[in-house]
Amino acid sequence: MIMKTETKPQETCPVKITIDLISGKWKPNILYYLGEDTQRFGQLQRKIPSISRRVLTLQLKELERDYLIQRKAYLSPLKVEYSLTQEGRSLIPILISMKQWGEVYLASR
Amino acid sequence: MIMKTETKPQETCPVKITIDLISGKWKPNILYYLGEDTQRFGQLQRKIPSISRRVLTLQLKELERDYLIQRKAYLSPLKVEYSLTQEGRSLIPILISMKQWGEVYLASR
DNA sequence: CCGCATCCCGTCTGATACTG
DNA sequence: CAGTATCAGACGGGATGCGG
Repeated sequence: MIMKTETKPQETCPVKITIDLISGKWKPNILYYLGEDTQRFGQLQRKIPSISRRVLTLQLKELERDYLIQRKAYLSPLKVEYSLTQEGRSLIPILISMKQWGEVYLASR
Repeated sequence: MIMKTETKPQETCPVKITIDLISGKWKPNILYYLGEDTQRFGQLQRKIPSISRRVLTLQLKELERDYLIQRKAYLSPLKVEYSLTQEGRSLIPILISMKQWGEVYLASR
């Protein structure tokens, strides 16, 4: 079948790795907005109103730890900006496929 | 940016929907093997040794509930077979992209 | 052969309040 | 403005045992 290349999924299944990196509750949204443009912490907060500061912080930290986004802090004016890294950007086509698949899926139910 | 079509991610973000459907701990593996061929319960168990019967059952039920796989029970011989549905099959290209992305990601660390 | 029931535990997330 | 601290609840998943 199509999916057969040669490696079997294992403890370090690449598919699982990819999923885990983006499957935080709000990570798709965050990546989406960062895909549009660099965003400040507060901007993300306003664009995703139901997320709490605490969780937004956590998700951003994880994304940063995983090299998908970059954090830049400024002192005056006091602000922090987040943007996608190369790796993060390379993920976007996959997010788009998932978005399209999800729309079809939703439409058929 | 690329990801921009017109819909914003919301409570029912299509990306999130898609991720949720496949982000069970063993779902990628299960889908992978079902992508190769129809599999019996016991076959899946042997191919994914570290999964318990309980969890395998749960994951299969969820995948079935979500229309990604089909369950067929036979009485003699006593067995149950699982296979991908149309919807499940349509997900495979995405899984492949994620697999490839994950491999590149792993290689670069 | 296949699956359900029960118990248990770690992780993730939310609410709320406090800080450089 | 952009976090941190603490507490509490929900949930996913592991271990084990019973059952059709």
